Amino acid sequence: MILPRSFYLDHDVLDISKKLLGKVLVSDLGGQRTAGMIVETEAYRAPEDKASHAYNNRLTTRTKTMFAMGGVSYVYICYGIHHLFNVVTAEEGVAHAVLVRAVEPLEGMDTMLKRRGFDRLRPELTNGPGKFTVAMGIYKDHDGIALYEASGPLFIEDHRKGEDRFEITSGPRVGMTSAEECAHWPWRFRIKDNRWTSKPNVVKYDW
DNA sequence: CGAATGATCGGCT
DNA sequence: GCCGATCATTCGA
Repeated sequence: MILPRSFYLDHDVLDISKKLLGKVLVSDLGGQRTAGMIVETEAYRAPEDKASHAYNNRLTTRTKTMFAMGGVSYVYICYGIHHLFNVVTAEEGVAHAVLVRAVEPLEGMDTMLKRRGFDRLRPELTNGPGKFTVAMGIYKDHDGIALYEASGPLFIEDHRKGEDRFEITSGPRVGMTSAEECAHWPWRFRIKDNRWTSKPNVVKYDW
């Protein structure tokens, strides 16, 4: 079943980041349907989170979708090349978001392989935020998509039956040199022992 | 294996 | 002009 909009409106973005693990992201573009289970996420909580684009409620053409009511996508370009997919949460005006960092392919593997130029399934197909978006055909035009509408090109489903559980591990977020202490907050979550998550980054300290 | 590098967009100073 | 919520490739041990 598709996740209702109410799922995204909670104010606790850390809790939503954990609850999104195990959910299924579906893209249906030009008759090509692909789906993947979310296995790794990161929470971004403006205004106090320096690592967020919306730190201090910074409002630009890029960040404005993060201020929308929860349940829509926030897709932006990173390093000029990569299109990263986020889920906007909380009520309108609160710029919380969850970055999806890796998915486990479930459906449309042939399409994913073709889009990535791979000849067979292996974790590198989808184990990074800029990798699975290519595999699933997601790019910056998919900013602001309603993820609770099955008629759209992008939506999120819950395939779980309730009692099938998994363990969640948490660690520091990565790739942010200017975010200071915020970068060390354990706001990165993954399904324990899942082979489709990205490699744990080594955090270097200067002293 | 690890380190270095280029790709090149949006937003800041 | 500089830098980043990254990745693929190259080069060297």
